Amino acid sequence: MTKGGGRHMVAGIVQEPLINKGAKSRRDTAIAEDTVGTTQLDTVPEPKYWHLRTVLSEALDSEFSVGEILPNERDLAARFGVARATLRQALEQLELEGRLQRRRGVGTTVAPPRVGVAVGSEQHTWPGASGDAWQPADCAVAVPPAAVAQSLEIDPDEQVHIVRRSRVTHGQPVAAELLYIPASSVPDLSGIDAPSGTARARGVLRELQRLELDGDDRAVELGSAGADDAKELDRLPGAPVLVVTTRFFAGGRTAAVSVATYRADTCRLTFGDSVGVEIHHDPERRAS
Amino acid sequence: MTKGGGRHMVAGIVQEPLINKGAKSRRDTAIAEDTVGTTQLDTVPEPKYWHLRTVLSEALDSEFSVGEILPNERDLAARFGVARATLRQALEQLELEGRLQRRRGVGTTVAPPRVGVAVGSEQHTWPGASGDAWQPADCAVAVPPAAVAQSLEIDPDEQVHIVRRSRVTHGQPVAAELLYIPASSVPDLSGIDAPSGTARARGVLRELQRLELDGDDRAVELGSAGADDAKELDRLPGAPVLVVTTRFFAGGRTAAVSVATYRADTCRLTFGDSVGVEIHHDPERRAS
DNA sequence: AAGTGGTCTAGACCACCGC
DNA sequence: CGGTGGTCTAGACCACTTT
Repeated sequence: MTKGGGRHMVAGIVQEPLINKGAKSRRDTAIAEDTVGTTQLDTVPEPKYWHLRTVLSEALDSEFSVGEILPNERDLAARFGVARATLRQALEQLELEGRLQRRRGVGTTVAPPRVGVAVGSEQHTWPGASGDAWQPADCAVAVPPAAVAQSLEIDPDEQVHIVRRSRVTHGQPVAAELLYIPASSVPDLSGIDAPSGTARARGVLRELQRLELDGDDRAVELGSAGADDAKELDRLPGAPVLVVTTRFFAGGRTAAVSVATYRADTCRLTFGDSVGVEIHHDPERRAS
Repeated sequence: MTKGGGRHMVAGIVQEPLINKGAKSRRDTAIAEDTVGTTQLDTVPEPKYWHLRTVLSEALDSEFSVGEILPNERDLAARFGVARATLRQALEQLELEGRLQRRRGVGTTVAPPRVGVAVGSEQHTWPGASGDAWQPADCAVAVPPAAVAQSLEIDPDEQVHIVRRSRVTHGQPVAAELLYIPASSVPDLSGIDAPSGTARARGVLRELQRLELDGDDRAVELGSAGADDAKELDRLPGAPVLVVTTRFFAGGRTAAVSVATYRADTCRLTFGDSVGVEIHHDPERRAS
């Protein structure tokens, strides 16, 4: 059981408090070999890390409260008698599910329930309209990604205005956005003197309001944060994000495209008018 | 450079075709130590796996076509001069982004672009209405998860009808759904004799249509597939899924709740009326 | 039987945080 | 400085699919 490779067939990993938060005591590495007399039917060779995930998840529900800090990974791995890599695989899952939050140099803490962030308020409005949750940060002119250019129905080499905005909820950054606006959508920028920066971003958005919005169009997909987004979202590169792509229509064409990346670990995107209470927690459920 | 732990500071991993699809040749493990004369400013200590992800991503764009099978992990790792675990970390990222598809016992293939699946057709309809994309599979009676019970505003111990449905697009399963319907929403089930199975599922849904639908409410979040969902979606447990929770309102209360899990690797959820062309590919973009 | 991706281990170094 | 999570390695066995 010491070295060797991937064996399956889990032997019930059990302990009374499941996790002894205090110092490592004598028989901490103990693993109960047989929870029942006869060895269980190994019909479902559950991977170790998956079983660990379940055990930890239950421990999280019963023995920990939000914000509490878990024992460190080396201790936890020792307690459960697995390699650190395996323990980490389980923690990774739980972080993906929004149950845990890990910060380098600090530790692993129990995450609060995901915050519901409203996306697409049903009554369609331009970005920058009064009362929207975004804060303009910057503005530049550049060639957009090919996919965006195609969506905007412009030449692949044509430059557009790119407004960068960020969204903050409860003091934490939850999303970063890039807004692509063709020059044709904001024909008169004479009133804006700032060549860049927040002031210009605001100006471009204000100019955009003058168009009559016909409607919009949204898509959500999973992505991973690039180096830039990661920094803005206070995450590491590769962190999972929900990418919301919105197309704004005016005058029979696509007048602007927004690509917003939301922290997948902390956000629950809500559509429609109602607020929506906490829903969905454990992926292990099924009707009889 | 051989053994040892996490060094950062990437030395440009380069090759002409980037990936020699054929047999491993003599100097395949070669790594160009210095792409430029002076060692690059290591301002951004990019992790190896992240750099690898980028290199592979570009190779995927330029040298591979959809459905093509990549060299196996052991070969790839050797070609790039990294441990298999590190190579796998890069592949994992690319799979998360929907660029790759890995199947045990088969190999790693280039994934087709994500399919756009319509969610919430703007004109709100009951599940099971003519023309919806779901196929009823089963029906049972059981106690729902606590979060669902709360959303339905029923007693935590109260049993509800649970209709299981699945959604198939282009011959591939893309989503699994559990529909929770309180008995009060379908008061007259006398016309349905089947105690369970597809027939009963259809009957319950038909009965649901009789209520007048006031509206609905959607939320999207990241989750991981449980063992059951994983099997239905032809994925391994823990696979990332987009969880869409929909609440259906009728008569001033929540008449039904749907929890649908979509394959996050292959799906792009679309909201609104338009179809939406391919958008968003590389997470490495930014305005100047 | 052979080959693939999936799981697991034991040990190491690194980047970051707070003291 | 010490402690934390993040990255990396080399090697092994396992489950699965195909030949």
